Amino acid sequence: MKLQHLNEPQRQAVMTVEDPCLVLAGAGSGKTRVITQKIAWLIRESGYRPEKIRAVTFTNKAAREMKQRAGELLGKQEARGLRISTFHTLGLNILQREHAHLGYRKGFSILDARDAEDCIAELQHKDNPEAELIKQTQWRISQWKNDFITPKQALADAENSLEQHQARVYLAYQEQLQACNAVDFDDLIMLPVLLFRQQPEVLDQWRERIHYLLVDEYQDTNASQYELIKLLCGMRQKLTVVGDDDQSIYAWRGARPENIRLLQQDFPNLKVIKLEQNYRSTSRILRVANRVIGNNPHLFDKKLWSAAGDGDFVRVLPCRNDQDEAQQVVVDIIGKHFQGTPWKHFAILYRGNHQSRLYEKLLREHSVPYQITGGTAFFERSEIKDLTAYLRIIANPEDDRALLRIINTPRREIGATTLKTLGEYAAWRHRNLGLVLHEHGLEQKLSRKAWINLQRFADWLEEKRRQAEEMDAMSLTRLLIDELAYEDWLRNTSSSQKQAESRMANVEELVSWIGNLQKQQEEPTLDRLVTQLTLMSILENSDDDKSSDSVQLMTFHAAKGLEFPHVYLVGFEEDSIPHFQCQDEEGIQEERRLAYVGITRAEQQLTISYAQTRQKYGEVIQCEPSRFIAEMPAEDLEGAEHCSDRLSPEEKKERGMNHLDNLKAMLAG
DNA sequence: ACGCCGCGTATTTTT
DNA sequence: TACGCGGCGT
Repeated sequence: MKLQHLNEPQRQAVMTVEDPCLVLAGAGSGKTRVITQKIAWLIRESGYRPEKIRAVTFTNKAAREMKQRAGELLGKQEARGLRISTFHTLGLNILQREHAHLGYRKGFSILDARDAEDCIAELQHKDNPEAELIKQTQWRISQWKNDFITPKQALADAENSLEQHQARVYLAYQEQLQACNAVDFDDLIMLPVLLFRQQPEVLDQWRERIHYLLVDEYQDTNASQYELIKLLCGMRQKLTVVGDDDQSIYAWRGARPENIRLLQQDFPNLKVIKLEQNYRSTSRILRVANRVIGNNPHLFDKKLWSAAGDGDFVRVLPCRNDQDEAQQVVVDIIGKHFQGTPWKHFAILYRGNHQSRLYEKLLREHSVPYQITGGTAFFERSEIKDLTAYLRIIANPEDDRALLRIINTPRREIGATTLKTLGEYAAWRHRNLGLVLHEHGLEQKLSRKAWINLQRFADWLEEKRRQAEEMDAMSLTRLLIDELAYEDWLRNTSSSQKQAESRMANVEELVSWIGNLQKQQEEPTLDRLVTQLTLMSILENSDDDKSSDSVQLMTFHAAKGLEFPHVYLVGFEEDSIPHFQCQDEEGIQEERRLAYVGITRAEQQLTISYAQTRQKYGEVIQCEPSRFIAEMPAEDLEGAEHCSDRLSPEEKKERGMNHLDNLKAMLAG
């Protein structure tokens, strides 16, 4: 097989098959190309059957892209059976096969982060109604799960009353999940690991299924994900991981970039290959990026370089205030667009989602098409949660949380008193809510009216379960929407016509999503579709945005892995980046990596803007330019004079900084 | 059961 | 400023 279009280190990375391999892939160094070529190499040259190769990514989007590119390289025939998925989907696959070993029943549900939060809130409410604590407890439980600490251990190890309390909630939470035949996101990784540790013969079966493992964005793995990797590899050590410690920006979420170091310990034969040639950006942009990230400590020395020329200066735009900043950026984009640059070549990146507002407003006012990624996630919307809860309760009759969510949505006149009685009765019977709906003992405890309403609901639910056997998930969803008169209900509960329309559009999108999913799935049973759906965020659904020509708006985090010819990093101020709540040494380092990720998104031109004053919570505050600007090499910057001493408009003019003002005038005139 | 008011809070968020 | 939530009033 010819390894076309690969440089020497890339070639090495592809051909290193016998030993475990760590590829340190700098930004824009062609890591996806390496992974896909390596898969092709494994199949064509090393004799691996495609179904024995597993590639793992963090996002569905990355998995899709990799699948697509591997498919192009190999052709349909050769790629047949190749498995590329997210970590969580891998965990789900394992659980779906092995759930019985762990005490779960077929059709188990997955709680998303919000469900889990609600669940914890309820459990905690009993003895501690402090709202602040909920997120903290959820975070703690997640940490425990990542470190494989059982509730009992956590309780035993608790060092203070807070931890004791949290451990008690953890215990109750796990019991609740078990009882509902449900798992959370962390369980999808933790449970397979626990199972593999307890039952080596099951692990052996999985090692037989996966002969070669590739992991993308390795710097983002947490402790339990790494453990899963190690277990699956076993002695065979057929492993390639690709990552970049400089792009580790999820430590706050539990990612452990030090897993890169551990890899060297755990795999003494590890071959480390560095990809340092960047094919994305101009040399100037890379010099700026290198200088900034150079202020962080490093495990491995790595220096990105580019064969592209210097290119344009990196521009620094000081602005009087946030309005002015948005104005300058938008005007600049419009000006460039009319010189022939398509809208989609521009990206506006910021630290926090709220910073998009001004830009949205201005872009709308100027009729510039834009697309915004992020904000309230699709799957968190109430209409989506309602419908998926219906699907969940149909697929998994034990899913108490789903039942509670929809039993009176839309209104069925099943009120709080009825539910309380139902809950007490079910608890007394040690059975799930959904399984006692018809019981005679319950009838005794309810009023005639409540009982009738409840029976009507229970009968309807059973009818849907029967129908679910005979029809596909998409038709079932349509049937539900129809029978529930869900659109009417949305209309009645929405505050405005506009909101109602957008919610209905979301419902439509969900339906088409389910349609797509069942086409892709090998075994499109309802329960499999529902769990898969929970692992998706529909934000990434927008494959259609590639075709649409619009300015892209997103956070630095969301931009990881993407590239644009013209990038604007806006709000580049102290307390924004680095964020005011990340002031310790480690925090600053992660913020610096975040800045690095932002900088390295740019192909041709990078513009960094900051405001000197900004409206925050209704009041005007003073801002300082980010310390990261001062870290950049002055000779590659244009307009950086402003960092130390602020210039008056006259001085600005003197130094030829008024091109934006000219543009503005031009557009106004 | 619903709606309104006032208070408190304000990152990033792959699954 | 804005939004979401809890409490309270109808």
